[in-house]
Amino acid sequence: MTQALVWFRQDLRIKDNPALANANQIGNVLPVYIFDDTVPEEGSMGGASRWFLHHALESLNKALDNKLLIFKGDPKEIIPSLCKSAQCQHVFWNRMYEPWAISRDSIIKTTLKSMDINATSSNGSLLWEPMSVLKKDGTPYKVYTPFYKNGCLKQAPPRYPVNTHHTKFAESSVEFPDLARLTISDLQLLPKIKWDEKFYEMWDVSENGAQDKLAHFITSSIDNYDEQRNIPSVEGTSLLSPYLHFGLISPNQTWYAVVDAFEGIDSAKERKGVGVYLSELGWREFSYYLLFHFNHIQRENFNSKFNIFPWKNDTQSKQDLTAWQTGNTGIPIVDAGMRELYKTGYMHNRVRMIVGSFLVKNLLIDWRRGERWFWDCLVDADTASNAAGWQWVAGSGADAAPFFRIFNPILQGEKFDKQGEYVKTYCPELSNLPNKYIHKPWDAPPIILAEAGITLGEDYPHPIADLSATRKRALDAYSSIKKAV
DNA sequence: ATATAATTGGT
DNA sequence: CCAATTATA
Repeated sequence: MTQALVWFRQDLRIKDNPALANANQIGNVLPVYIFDDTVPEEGSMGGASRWFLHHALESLNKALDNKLLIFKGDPKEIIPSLCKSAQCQHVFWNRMYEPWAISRDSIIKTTLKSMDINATSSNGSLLWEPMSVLKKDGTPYKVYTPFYKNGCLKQAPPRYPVNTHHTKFAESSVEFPDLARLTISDLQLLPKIKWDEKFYEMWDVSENGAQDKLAHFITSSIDNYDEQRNIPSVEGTSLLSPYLHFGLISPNQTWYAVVDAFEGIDSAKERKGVGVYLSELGWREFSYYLLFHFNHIQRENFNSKFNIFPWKNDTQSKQDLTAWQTGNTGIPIVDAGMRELYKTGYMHNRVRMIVGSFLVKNLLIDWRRGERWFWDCLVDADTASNAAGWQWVAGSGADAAPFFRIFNPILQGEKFDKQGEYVKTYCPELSNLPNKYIHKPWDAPPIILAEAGITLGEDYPHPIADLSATRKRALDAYSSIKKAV
């Protein structure tokens, strides 16, 4: 019987896995995961991602009847070596779109071809292939709305999820003389310091866990998604991002679960929620699209005018960065967000924009500092979404928020966390402060602070930035690069 | 060519 | 009102 190697990467699922489905049709499947220790620094997984990956692999291995083969090293060597040892004539994988992954995979494809082995890659993680969405003049879109509405929605609908039952596994007696077969624990993905306790409450890292999140979202949140998704104290978003990143669920499963559930529903309200959610999946597509067509956006400004932007990098701003990272800026909504991130490996989307704007605009710290911190702390850390998101906030990106649009964290807090519930969850020392001051404790009269049991500078920090002064400073910095070529 | 819509905002 | 850029009519 023919042996087919399935190389799992960011598609850690059984259902709707095109590579696995293809392999099933060919013969016996040899499922493989390789922890690639040759990825460049910018793609090397951060702590939270590694935590998620550990559990995702455990779940996948279980679903594969404990047949998953684990290795660590250079896939460019391991994949061909595996094919030799196991006499595989076919290799299947689902495509990744990180630039380093694209070049790695094309090298592997060439090697395999030279060995007379069939290598087949499929699209398992995007609704529309980036190369097939272009403007009429043949160049890529740089603005989201026309990209999504004209580029994506007007072409063929996304692939419908495929069935992948009946996997037959290759002989387990195959030996790999040249390779060390590892266990998942051998990869040492779990943190040495116990900062991940809260992660377990929040994330059921399994394919079923992803399906549960999706089902729960469809029954309880999507009809009010339009408004509720902006309220961080409410579970109004899908919470699917880490599952989508590691491929425990595909965007196709998500897209059609949502579309099918609301087929025939007339309620304009619910239909709106669905439309807005689908367009958020569109934003994910747009991020991958930009990374695919403009590889440099991961490390460099999409808009090169920002290359001379006067980011601050002095002693003060190093302290500011630490205060931001640890949630001690003295701006409640910012601190709540940063503490949520560190505790749970996640941060609400609305709050990501607020903390991002504060770092980049009020503190004038290079967006890449924020990008790196998010990369290390987020369980859903994703090269495309992270880079596109930060550049959007910084104003340096495609279809970015213009730099002069500077979020005011007090107003954002008062608008989206009216009762201060979110702030109080992550900054409990502010729990007894009246709503009126919950987003600006420094404005509270001394008596109110005393009654709330807060001494600023002791129980909770003084704000590290004057919002209106730093706003002006940001506008000046921006106009300094505006004139530049 | 030139106008207009669109882009998770603040004063 | 402020203001930058892109896509398309």
